Amino acid sequence: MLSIYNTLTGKKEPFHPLQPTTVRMYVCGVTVYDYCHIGHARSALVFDVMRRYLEFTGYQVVFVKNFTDVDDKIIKRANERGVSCDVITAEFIEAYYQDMRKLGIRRATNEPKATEHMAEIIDLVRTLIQKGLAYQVDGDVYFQVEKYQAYGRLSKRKLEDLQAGARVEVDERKRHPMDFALWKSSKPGEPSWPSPWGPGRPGWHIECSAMSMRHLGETFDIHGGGMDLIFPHHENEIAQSCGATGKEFARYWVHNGFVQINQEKMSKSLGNFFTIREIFEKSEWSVEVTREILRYFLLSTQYRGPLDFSDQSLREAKNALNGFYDLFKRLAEPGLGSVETDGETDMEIGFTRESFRMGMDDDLNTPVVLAEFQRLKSEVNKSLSQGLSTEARKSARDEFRSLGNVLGLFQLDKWQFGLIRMDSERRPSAGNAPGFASTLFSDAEVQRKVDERVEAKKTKDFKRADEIRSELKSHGIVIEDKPDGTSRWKR
RNA sequence: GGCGCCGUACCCAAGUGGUUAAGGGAGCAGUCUGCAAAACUGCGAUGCAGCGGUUCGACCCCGCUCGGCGCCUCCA
Repeated sequence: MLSIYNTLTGKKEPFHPLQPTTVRMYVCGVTVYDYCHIGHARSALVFDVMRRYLEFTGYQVVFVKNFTDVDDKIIKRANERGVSCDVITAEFIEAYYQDMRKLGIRRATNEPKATEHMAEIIDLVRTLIQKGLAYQVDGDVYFQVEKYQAYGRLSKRKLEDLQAGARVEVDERKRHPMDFALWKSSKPGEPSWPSPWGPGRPGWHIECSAMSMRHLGETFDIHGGGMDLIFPHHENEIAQSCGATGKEFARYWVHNGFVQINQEKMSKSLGNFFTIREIFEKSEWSVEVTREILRYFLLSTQYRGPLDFSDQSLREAKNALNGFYDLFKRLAEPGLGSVETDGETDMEIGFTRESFRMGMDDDLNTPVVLAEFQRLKSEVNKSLSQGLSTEARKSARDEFRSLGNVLGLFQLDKWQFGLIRMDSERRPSAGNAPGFASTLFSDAEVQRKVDERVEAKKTKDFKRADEIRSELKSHGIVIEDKPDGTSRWKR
C-alpha cells in the first residue's frame, strides 16, 4: 500500500484514489521562456517516477502536465528579441521536449497549454464573479481572498501574517493586499484574448485550475509541483477551484524539494544554475549513459529533501552504475546448467522485489530502493563466483531491468566506463579528449587486440600483453581477465 | 515579523521509543590474479549539532540554544 506525504495534512497518508483503478494526477509544468535547469529535471523526474510506480502497481494513470505559455516573462523575452510570444513559446516547448527526451521522462497523457484553454479560463472567472468570490476593477479581475474562508490551509499561513510581511507594493484598487489577479487587461502590444471584462490575458494561477478541471474533473487525486509553488500558486488554485465548485479540488498535494548548489537553492536570480542541455553537452558520455547517471543522482535522495548538485555527486552516481553494469556484463556471459546457487539467487530476487515495493510504498523512498539494488548486486556477484546457470543469470538481469525501469535505470545493453567531467575548463574538445578517443577503435578492432593479448598471455609473453592492455586503456578501454584465461573488455 | 524545513561517520544517504544505527563512495588490510581490473572478505559513528525535559528506556517525542536553508515577489 502506497503512502504519500500530503502537504495539505502535513502527514504521510495511505493513498486511495477516487476511482479504484485509475489515478488522475496533475503536475505544474514549466513557463516556456527559457531552458530548463537541473531543478526542473528533478521535479519532472520525481513525478515521472511516481507515475511509473503507480502504473507498476497496477493503476491506470491519467497524467496531465501543463505548459504556461502566457506570462510576463514570456512577453518580456519576446520584446527583448523583437519577436512574437508564439515564437518564444514554440522554441522553448521544443527545447523542453528535447531535454525531457534525453532524461527519459515520459510524455504526459495530456500536455495542455494555457493559450488553448481560454474558454475554460473565462468560464471559471465568470463563475467566481457570479459567486461573489471575485471582483472586477477596470479591465482586471481579482480573486477576493477574504471570501474564501479556508485560504491558507495548504501553506498554513494566516491572512494577517501574510499581510504583516507583505513586501510588495500593494495595488490600491485591490480590496485586500493578498487578492490576486484572475484576469489582466492587456497593454498595447501584449497578447490578448476577448473577454467579458475586455481584452486581456489570464493570471498565472487560474490557468492551472481551469486546465486540471478540464482534463481531470473537478476533484482528482494528486497535484504536484516544486516546493516553491505551495505559496502562492497552489494556495490560490485551491481557493479558486474550491470556491468555484464547492468541492474538494486535489486530494493529495505532493511537493518535491530543491536542487541546490553549495546548500543554496538553484535559481535564475542567483545565477547558480545548470541547464539540462549544458549538462548533456558537457558530459563525456552518450545521452543514454548520462541519462542514467542523472537519474541515479536525482533519485539518490528522497524527493522531498534538498539535493546538492556537484561534480562529485555525479561521479558517485556514475561509479555506482559502473558496478551494476559490470555485473550485467558478467550475467550476459553463458553460465552452467542448473546449479545449487540458482535457488539462492531466486530467493534474493524475490526478496529484492518485496523490498522494492516496501521502499517505494514508503513515500517513494528511492534511496532505500537503490540500497536494495546494491544489496542484490552484491548477492548475485557472490553467487556468480560459485557458478550460476544461464537461466538464473538471465532472470537476475531481467529483474534489474524491470524493477529498474520504474526508476528509469538499468535499461542499457551497453555501458561505458570512465569519469564524467563537468567543469567547463576541462570540457573535452573534440578529438583529443579521452572520451572521444575511445571511438577510434571499432568493437571489432578492440576484440582483435584483446584476442591478440589472450594469445600473448598463453605464451607467457606478459610484456606484449601489458602493452596491449595499456594501449587500449589509453583509448578508454578497460580489460578484465577472467579465471579461464580469456578476457572481457568495456569502454 | 509570520510560516516551514534541515543538522546521522571523511563524503553522499536511509532509519528505529528498547537485541549489532541500512546502503554507497573514499580509505586501510586481506582473498583471487603473471601483474592489473573487477568481485569478494574484514576494519571503520561507545554515538546520530548542543543543553534540558517526558519515559523503566530517546538519535527517534517535547522545549530551548547554536548552525544552515526555504517560502511570504516570478520560481520545479
